[in-house]
Amino acid sequence: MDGYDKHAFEPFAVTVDLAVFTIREAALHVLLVERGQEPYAGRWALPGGFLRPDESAERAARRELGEETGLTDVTGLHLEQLRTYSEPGRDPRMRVVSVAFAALLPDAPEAHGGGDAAQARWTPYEAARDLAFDHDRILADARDRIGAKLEYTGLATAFCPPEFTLGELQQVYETVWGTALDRPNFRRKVLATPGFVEAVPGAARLTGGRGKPAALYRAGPAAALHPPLLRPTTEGRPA
Amino acid sequence: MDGYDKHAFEPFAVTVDLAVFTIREAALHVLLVERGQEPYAGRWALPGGFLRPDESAERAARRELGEETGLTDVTGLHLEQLRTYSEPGRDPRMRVVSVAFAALLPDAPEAHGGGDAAQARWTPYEAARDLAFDHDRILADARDRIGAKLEYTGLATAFCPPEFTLGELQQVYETVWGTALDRPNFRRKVLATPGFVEAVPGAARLTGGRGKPAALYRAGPAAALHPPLLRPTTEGRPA
DNA sequence: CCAAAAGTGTTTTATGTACACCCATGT
DNA sequence: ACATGGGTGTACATAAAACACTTTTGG
Repeated sequence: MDGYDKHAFEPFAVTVDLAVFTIREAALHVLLVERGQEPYAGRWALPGGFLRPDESAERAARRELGEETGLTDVTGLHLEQLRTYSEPGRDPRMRVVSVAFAALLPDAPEAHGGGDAAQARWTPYEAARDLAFDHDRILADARDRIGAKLEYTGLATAFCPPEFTLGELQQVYETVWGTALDRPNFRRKVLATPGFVEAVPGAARLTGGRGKPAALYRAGPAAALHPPLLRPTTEGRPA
Repeated sequence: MDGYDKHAFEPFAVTVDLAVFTIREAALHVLLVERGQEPYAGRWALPGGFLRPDESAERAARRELGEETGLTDVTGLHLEQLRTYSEPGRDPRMRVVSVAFAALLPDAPEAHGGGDAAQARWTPYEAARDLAFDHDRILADARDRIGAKLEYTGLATAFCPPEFTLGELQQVYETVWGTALDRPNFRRKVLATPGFVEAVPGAARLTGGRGKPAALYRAGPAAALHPPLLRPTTEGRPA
């Protein structure tokens, strides 16, 4: 305890990093920016940046997203904290503690560079490799979290527009989990889970130009799904 | 973007806060410290403190726990990040960003004050009110998270000693969820979930001085439970 | 012999799975 | 007419809930 003075705290830089996901052409995509400055200039990275003195991490996350990728006031942006990365040495310049967020977007508005970012681009998740800093790990953590949260929360609706068909919702699950689901059973499970979705009376929409128009639904009020929508393959799922 | 220089970052103080839970006399208890200094001198609070320049938040959490409550090198301490609280104004002195942790302990070793803490005490969860800073909210968030994670992870074993009986494990669920569970069915579910617990061959222990000695189990390797152990009351569970 | 705690078995009910089938629309 | 996607019905298998019952210990 040797005379450590609790008021002589050390200053840290605090940043936010965002793993922003969307679904495009039935594939999970993540939003990356090309860094304009050192360190890691020219490398791809998650969007993010320094916290300003009078804003919360959540506000900083939305601001940086707008500045670096042009995605401002995105309707239906779901933003949630992932965790905070604080290992010494994760930024070569100085001591940086980063609050990481996972974000989900309905459809994929085009992104363009700005601020510290030379350019911004939607990238298929599998192609997002060798990112700057420890962003490979943050991205992998975010992806795991999303997959798991589809099971027991209504998170999947955050990938859908405000009004969506059950077919679109099912595609979200199939894309993120990488498994096919039985359509009749999926439909029943979703409708049997109170608060997951609510019907938009009388509304319908054609999906692929062909076929019967599908009824439309909105995201319901439930945060947690009871019962949950479990992944198939009860035995030995991927760690 | 008015000439904002990304290198002119503002310094923040970074702290950790810990919501440490254990089960005593079939009731959930949380570890509180009485603050020795301003602000909030004399008020009860979660243990925690400032991050040092060269340690991660996880290391700081363990260090502060030892300094403030005397709990050092606790075997079986489960420590996991809850989230980071970064709203401006949450500390009256200065801009403080706090990484909050939820921690679980098997049995309850006695705690004593130290460092900045005048005293430390295990408190029944219901009696932990009017804490310093925003610790009421952090504590409530941690409690919610623990309850939810019992369903789909093997977290409950972190409340048990290294070797435990299924009766003890069941008590954990009953205490945290506040519901009674059917013993035969609980037993079957736990044993049917691969990787949740593993039998200690030949070992047995008497539980209440009377009755048949119970077989002993260890925590298994599974992080996530499949299938999960869902709370009763399929309909309308507490938000 | 009784009380207390662990462990097993069984019946009933609910839930999940697989798949057949009908409906509405565009080409 | 037929391809395409939406929606319903149903039989079967599986799992969960409720509860009776046996086992092993201490008093």
